[in-house]
Amino acid sequence: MAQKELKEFIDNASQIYLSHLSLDCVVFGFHDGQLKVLLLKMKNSDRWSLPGGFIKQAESMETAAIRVLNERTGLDSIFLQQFHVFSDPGRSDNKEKNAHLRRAGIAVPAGHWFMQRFLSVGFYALVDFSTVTPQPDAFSDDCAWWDIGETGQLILDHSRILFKALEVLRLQLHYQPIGYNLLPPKFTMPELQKLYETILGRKLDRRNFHRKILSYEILRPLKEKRQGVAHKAPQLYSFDTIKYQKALKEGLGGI
Amino acid sequence: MAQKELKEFIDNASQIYLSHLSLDCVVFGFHDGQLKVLLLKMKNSDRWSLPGGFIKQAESMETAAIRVLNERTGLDSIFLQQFHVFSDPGRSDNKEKNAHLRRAGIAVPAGHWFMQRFLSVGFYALVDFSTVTPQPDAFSDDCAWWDIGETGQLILDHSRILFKALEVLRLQLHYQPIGYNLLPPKFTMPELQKLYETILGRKLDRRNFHRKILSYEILRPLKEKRQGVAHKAPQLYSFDTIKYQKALKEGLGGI
DNA sequence: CCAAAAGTGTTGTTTTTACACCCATGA
DNA sequence: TCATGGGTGTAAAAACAACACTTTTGG
Repeated sequence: MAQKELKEFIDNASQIYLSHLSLDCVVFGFHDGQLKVLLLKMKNSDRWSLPGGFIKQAESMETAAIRVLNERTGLDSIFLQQFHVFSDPGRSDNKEKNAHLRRAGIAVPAGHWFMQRFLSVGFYALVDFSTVTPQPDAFSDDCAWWDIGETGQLILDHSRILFKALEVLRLQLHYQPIGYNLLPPKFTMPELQKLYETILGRKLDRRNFHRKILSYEILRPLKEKRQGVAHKAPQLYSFDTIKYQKALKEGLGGI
Repeated sequence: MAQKELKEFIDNASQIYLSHLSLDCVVFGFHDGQLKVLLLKMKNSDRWSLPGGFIKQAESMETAAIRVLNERTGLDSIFLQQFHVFSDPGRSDNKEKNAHLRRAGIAVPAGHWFMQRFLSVGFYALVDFSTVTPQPDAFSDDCAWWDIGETGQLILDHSRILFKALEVLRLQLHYQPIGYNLLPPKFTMPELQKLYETILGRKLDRRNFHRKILSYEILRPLKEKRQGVAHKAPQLYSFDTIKYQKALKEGLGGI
């Protein structure tokens, strides 16, 4: 059985989108002390993919990325950052594409737009897990958060794209503040620390972390503490958005 | 008078190159205490441009960048690093392109490959000024080093591309060693310091810089000193390539 | 012998690291 | 009341910054 939407999309794509170019989004979230990534499961396939799409004829990459992410997952006005162009001639494997079209019962002529070689621009975003409700689009039958490292083999070179995004994220951590988009508006110091530890993949000293983060002066202590938890109630913080933005621009060390 | 080469190139381009995509190279060199950038002056134009070009149908971006830089400037086997995709819909201005074609006496039909909107992938490289002899290609009548900041207005958005490359270079300086490709094989500590000062745009303390760099253990003191200079003969160094490469991968702080 | 640039040393300050201790809370 | 996690202090070590002094060279 053919998928009406996919057929229609493929038939019209060459009129609407640039050729040879696509984009893929690596959306990171954080929950339960785990770094997550948002993935789509395509219909007629048992493999998962990064939410990706194509660029309209007169659209900037950045605009396209925001639009694509919204169309494919329902996420709204997310700040996406480009991080790498993936251009290996073998990356957009026609065998894999053909197999998928066959399962969907769609035939496309050889030399069709969809069968081109594609280069993909990778974008990444950090989002607050708790405020987001992913919705799969018409091409997918699931949209879900996966633990980093438990995604298994993604389609095409998407595993590589994910890995590269993670590498860039780790590097950024050393000279830019992180957390504003990954944590809820109010959070505790141990929660922020857990986030850092998860991204870096190693333990940090609780007390030194506390001092260090405070020295950046990007946090505002709130007048409340987290209630209903076992043990001592931890102080709640929120980010000082003004200073946070400043630190994003100028770096943390004030180098 | 038409330029045979340009006409031929434009006529055949759509058969050979991907559509909508180009690349531009920002090649940095260092000479006389000045950071330089390699520019081309197009024939029939008084404005300068970054060496740029197009991507063949089955070529990776990285391969294309090396090829383009070689074809356009004669530079050989240069390591180029992608740093940003420039995709503003207005960046590839048809007014400017048309004016140039008119001056060259070339007519291209509306809707021609060359009149497409182009996205450009920016690459940058650091090269040893002294070992390089730039040669303009058939489309250009000059290929020369310019002081950063004295380039004037470049074509299209090339000034912006150059600025962005410089921004990335400055950022890199804080966590990666630099100099191997910008200095001759043998150099003195003050020369290396001058390079850092030029890129950073500020003075550094001579003695602290000395100690700091040595602590990275990426330099090998040679048994010779620079001869024939006024005042005390400075010690010559070369990079320890093994350790340099290691530092490139792992970062300097050992973060 | 002197001016100018190169090399080395010292010292006080700041930052980082590795801890020990106290506090609050639910079970 | 006790185990557990949260908050604060402190001292040693390392890194950094600011400087003074010595050495070498060409003129």
